[in-house]
Amino acid sequence: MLRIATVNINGIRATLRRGFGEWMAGRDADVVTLQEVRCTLADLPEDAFGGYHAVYEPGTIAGRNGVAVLARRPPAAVRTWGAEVLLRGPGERHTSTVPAQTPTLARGISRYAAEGRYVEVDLADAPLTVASLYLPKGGLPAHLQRPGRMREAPDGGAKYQRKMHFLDAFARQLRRARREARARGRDLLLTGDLNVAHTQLDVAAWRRSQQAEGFLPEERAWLDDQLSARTLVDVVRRLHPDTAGPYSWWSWLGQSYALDVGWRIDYHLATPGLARCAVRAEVDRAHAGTRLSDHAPVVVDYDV
Amino acid sequence: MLRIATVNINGIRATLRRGFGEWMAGRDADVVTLQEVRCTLADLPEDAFGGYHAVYEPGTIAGRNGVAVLARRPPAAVRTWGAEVLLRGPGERHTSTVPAQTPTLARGISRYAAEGRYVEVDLADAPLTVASLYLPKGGLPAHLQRPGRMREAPDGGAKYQRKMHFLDAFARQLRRARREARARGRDLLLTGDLNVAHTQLDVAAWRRSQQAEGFLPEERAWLDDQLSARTLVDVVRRLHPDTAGPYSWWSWLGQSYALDVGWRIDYHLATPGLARCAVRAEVDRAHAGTRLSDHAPVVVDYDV
DNA sequence: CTTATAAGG
DNA sequence: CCTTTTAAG
Repeated sequence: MLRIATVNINGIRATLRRGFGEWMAGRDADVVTLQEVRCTLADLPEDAFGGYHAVYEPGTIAGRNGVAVLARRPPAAVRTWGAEVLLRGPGERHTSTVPAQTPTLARGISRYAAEGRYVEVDLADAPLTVASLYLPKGGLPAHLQRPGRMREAPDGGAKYQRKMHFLDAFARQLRRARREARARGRDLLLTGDLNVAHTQLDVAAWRRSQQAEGFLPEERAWLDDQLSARTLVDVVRRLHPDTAGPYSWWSWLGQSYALDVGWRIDYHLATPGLARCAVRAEVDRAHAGTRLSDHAPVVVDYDV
Repeated sequence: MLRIATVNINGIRATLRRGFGEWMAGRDADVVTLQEVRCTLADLPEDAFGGYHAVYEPGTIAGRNGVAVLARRPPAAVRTWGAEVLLRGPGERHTSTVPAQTPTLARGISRYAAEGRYVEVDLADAPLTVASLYLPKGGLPAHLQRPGRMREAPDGGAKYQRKMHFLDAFARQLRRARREARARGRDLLLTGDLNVAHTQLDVAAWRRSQQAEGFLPEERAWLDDQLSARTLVDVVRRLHPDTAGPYSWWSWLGQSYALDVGWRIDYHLATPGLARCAVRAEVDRAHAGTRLSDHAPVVVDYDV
């Protein structure tokens, strides 16, 4: 049995203040993937990752993004999109910076290679490659940017276009990752914050969110494309085919969390063989009193 | 009897959180001058100034500087270096922006006119002009910027030079202000954060601070020049000629405040007639439990 | 509403 | 060590 969790922690220093260490100790996961670690090597607390082996791709933008994979057993291989990667063993004070293996980069992805948005590891526990992914939040296309809808200055759809370009390039990169994992005799599990909700079941206020970034038709169509070929399976949805949610993100504003007005934008997307092994999936809202971040961990047990 | 206090509040929103309102209510001052108010008109809390008439020169740099004079009675006149000034009566919700009177500007001062560093008012209570001044902190001259001394990147002495240029221009402006006050039949009281300590009595760790900005020979000489002609008198020092301190600023770092390892950089500088009226001076460290900011109020009673 | 940064202190 | 802005979420 392999327990794998994914959570966008939105700044590990803040999340540690809120009890991330205790959550890790109590959650008993074999693998935890993180998004938005948001710190440099120097700022990573020594004991941040408890008894786990940490693989961290911070990216080059200070204080932003940063994806990691924590695992009980030292990973058999580590790959990023060309960036160096930080490794730290359990209980070690020292973090070493090493060149990661690099898959063949798909067209268009290289310009996003140093942003701290993707890292994958081959687990020692099972014939399985686990990836931690953080897709851009994006923004609204120009024609939806009207004063009254937005607090921010209109950007002419720049963030939206960048996200769509990223999604396009990432789709190609993902096909490659699937192929390369298969060639290695491994299943692929893509975890993380996609910043896209798939269907009406995935957004509590779906009706009024149809012109919100993350639930735009083009974004939903993109995610649908990734899932419709059945080369990757949305594991949590497979186990909960008819429930609204379970949501994994709630706005900090107002009473969103208390009222469970959330979004399901954090996923386990697994190759079919692995997806069939998933026996239990839940979003972990049970952490004592406080939220760990604006996202909650998505925890899945795989019977491998 | 006129009680006048000056305090650098280092962000009025933070200071209000720490009980500035309670301090104002309990301190029973007739006039309070503030430095580093650090907010725009829109951010100024409606009840920030309790029962006082407020005169505020925010400057044009968002979130920085900003000097004010609070007075029980509405001031008879308000002057800045050309900037508009914000006025708010006691209990009023509304703040009005009005052109202030402008003294003749001395050579070199106009480039600093919109920084929110100087405002003066003619009190209704007494024949007295009270100014609130916030001088730049500055930095080290180039020859003292060695790695190991500084955490920050060396700037070639730019901040130091800018401060010295400001001091030079302000000395001229101050002479003018004195002259104009006298012409109006008023004493002049210059209060605020000069970011310069005068003598060894004014810096707890004076020996190791001799190469620190605020206690450099050139800065001390400048302040000495302002005081040595006896056209302005350091009121607190006059009443406490032999004591170390009383300090008005302590670093946030370490135990500086608890150990009283501070600096006296906040002053009441008065024309001689007024200075002779000062009967009591103290630095108010007595605020319940917390500090209001990194500075403490300097409170003087004038028997006018 | 929250997390970062950077500059200023 | 603390407060602010700014950008991002």
